[in-house]
Amino acid sequence: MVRMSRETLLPALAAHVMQNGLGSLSLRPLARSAGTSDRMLIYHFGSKERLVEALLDFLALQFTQALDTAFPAQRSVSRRACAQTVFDITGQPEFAPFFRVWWDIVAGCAAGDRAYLDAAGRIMDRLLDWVVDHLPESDPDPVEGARAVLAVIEGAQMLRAVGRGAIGQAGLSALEG
Amino acid sequence: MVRMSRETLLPALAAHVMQNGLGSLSLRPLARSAGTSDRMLIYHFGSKERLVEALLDFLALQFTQALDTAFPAQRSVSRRACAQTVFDITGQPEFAPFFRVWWDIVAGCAAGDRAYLDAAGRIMDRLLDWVVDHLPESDPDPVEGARAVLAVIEGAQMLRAVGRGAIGQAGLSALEG
DNA sequence: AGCTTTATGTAGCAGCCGCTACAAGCAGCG
DNA sequence: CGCTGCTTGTAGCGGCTGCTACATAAAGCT
Repeated sequence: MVRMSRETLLPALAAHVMQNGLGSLSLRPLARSAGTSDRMLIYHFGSKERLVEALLDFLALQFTQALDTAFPAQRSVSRRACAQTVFDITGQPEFAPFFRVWWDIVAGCAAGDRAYLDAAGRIMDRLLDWVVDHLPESDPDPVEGARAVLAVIEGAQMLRAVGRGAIGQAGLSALEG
Repeated sequence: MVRMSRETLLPALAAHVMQNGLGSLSLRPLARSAGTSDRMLIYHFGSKERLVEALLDFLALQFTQALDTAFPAQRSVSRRACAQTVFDITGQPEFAPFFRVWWDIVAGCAAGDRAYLDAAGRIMDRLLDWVVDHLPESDPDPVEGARAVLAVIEGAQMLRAVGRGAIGQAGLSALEG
């Protein structure tokens, strides 16, 4: 039997969460899909709550890394083009697992969970930075522009999640600049 | 003992869901807060799944009614003003319970639940109609304008849910017209 | 080698879950 | 009255939940 630690476990745990969501997470199926037992998850993480905290940290990190690898490195030609690029790429099927857990995180935030709020806020801040860096250099106010772009991207993604992607697309097309 | 039916039960059930969310809904606490037993909930609704379906229907209806009572009846002076009005009003504390269940619904959509997708889509369509009716009469394209307004509103609301309302506000301010 | 610390398996606890079998009450109706 | 059908209470089933007590194996360390 291979010795395991939080670090070696986390990728497998995160993969399971991306497929099955956070909302209905339970230790035994999670452990099984990572090749361990619930007993060992509690041993390594102390409690389910702290396991989820570690998971949120890991997922936030993984997301920020995915951003820089899956997305084109160069700047967009306009705010609208930037938003459209993010929207199109995150619409591809391989991003569905991430959004599945993302909306669980948002729901956790709305329920008042502090750990979820921290993780979600960090992810949004990181995404905001990414947008700032991908706006045209000619943008008159990249910080404010990135906020506008991020808001409409997120709205479009939520609408897509509930089967109304066309509405979100219209929002993107209405972005000025 | 008062005779109860789905119809007399639903308001109490919906109230409980607005306070406690849909994600962790379980029959016994739900029944207790409605003055019944899990036994009777299953009796009236057949199964938890069908109970949730009825609940989603009821909540969607209740939401559309709340829209017309809580919001000013007259048209806004601009797209931006319309979005800002909705954002401000829905930011008041009494709307928190609705958003709590709303983000649970979105999470259910992302998980692929058909009933959640239907309910969420209906709510968004109704909200879209509402925005169309509250845009200025001078709007050159109310349908497309309403889509743009709705997308940025929803993005702003999500960002507010995760503690980044300032980003969403910037998105609203960037709305043209 | 012996001893300590770390990692793991087995078994189980108390509690909750959706749901159901059974029986009783109760209303209306002949 | 007696019968019938709708509504409700009680009790419980099997299964799942997070978590733990206990024993054991494995890996250092001296």
